[in-house]
Amino acid sequence: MASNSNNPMTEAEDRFVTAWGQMGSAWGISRTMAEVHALLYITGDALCTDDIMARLEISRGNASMSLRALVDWGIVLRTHKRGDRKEYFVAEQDIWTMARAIVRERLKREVEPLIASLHEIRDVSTKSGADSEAIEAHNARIENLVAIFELIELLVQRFVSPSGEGLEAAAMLLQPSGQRGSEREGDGAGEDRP
Amino acid sequence: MASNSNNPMTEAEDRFVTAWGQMGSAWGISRTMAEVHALLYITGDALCTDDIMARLEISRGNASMSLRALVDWGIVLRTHKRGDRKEYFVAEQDIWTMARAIVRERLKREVEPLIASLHEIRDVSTKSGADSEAIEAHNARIENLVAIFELIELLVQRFVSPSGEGLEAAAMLLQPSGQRGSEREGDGAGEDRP
DNA sequence: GGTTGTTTTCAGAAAATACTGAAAACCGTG
DNA sequence: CACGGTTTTCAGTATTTTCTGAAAACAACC
Repeated sequence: MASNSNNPMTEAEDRFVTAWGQMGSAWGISRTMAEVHALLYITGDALCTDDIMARLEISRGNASMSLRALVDWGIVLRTHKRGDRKEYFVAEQDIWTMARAIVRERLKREVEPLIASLHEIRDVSTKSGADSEAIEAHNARIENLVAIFELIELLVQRFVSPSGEGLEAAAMLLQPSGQRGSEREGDGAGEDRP
Repeated sequence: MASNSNNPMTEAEDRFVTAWGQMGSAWGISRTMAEVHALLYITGDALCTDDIMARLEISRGNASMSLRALVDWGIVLRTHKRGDRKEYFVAEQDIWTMARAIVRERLKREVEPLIASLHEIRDVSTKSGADSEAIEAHNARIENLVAIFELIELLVQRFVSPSGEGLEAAAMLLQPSGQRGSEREGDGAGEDRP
């Protein structure tokens, strides 16, 4: 991060960028990609590649690739400003939309392939015909995994993916009593700057 | 993986080890650690360090560290065999217990620190006193994140962590109609063979 | 306390990942 | 279709992460 201005605003942003970057890398997302997202989200502005390069002190190539990935993930959008040839990028500002996109994407990229593998494995060990006690046990374990991951897939699809509502409702529903204070998460972040 | 025996059982195991290892690394867990876990889970046996080294073709140091980490995560247990000085390791076989341990641990390691950071950031930007429109918007975004992550924390704690039941029930509850075929996930993995 | 079998640690090596920068591709314009 | 501004690509390099192996620490035993 470039800025060392003692502006508390900027400091808060930098801190957030760092924290989000760390979280990202703990979950198998490249630190920089997470940082770019953090920057776009926390500023809420439409930034161009050069803005991002400057603020994060990264190369053009890196910025370009990270942005493309974020766009693929569906949590950052391309925009333009009239009379300006450059491309600008904005982060999806609604938190729930963002959460949905992330979860949906990870499901698709990592869970679904796993389920596919489990199916194949099941076939391999089932087809073998033999059935000692050990093989039975093995098959049972695979079945269990298939079951749990298919369940996860189903839940995610129902609550995160399709129509739109879902997670919020579920969350509310599952969380009966008080306990939360000041927020207003319904509409999510809002602020659609022009 | 060492074994290239054309034994279909072994092949299925190897495939599972590979698939689980990949999934692990996609989620920020070292591939080897996930593979060790996969091996212990899928065989269901109590294996000693040398077994694991041999089967996975890894060094003693690596095996030792991975095992320790798995034990820390609470998804692998140390055992002993009478008259044998070596330590043996078994994977938790109940899938729900395992899932709970994993989620609980990740919450603790990655979500809680993030929430802490968000709180600090909130303080930084709130304390600054100023309140232009931009700052308001910034604060609102941080609030939203705090809200969503605290909600996640709460849900996870309620459904995954403490007493024991929870996820299963929730899962069932949230999944009203038919649609799933052959499995029997109710009791969870079960199979405590003697 | 010495011996032996076993596990842990950790500095350095190897492998995997991410990043850079410059060249190539793109693209609207004149 | 040549030109300036802009984005993408990718070979090479740098950084980070993971792994190894041998030495040190343990621990049961005699």
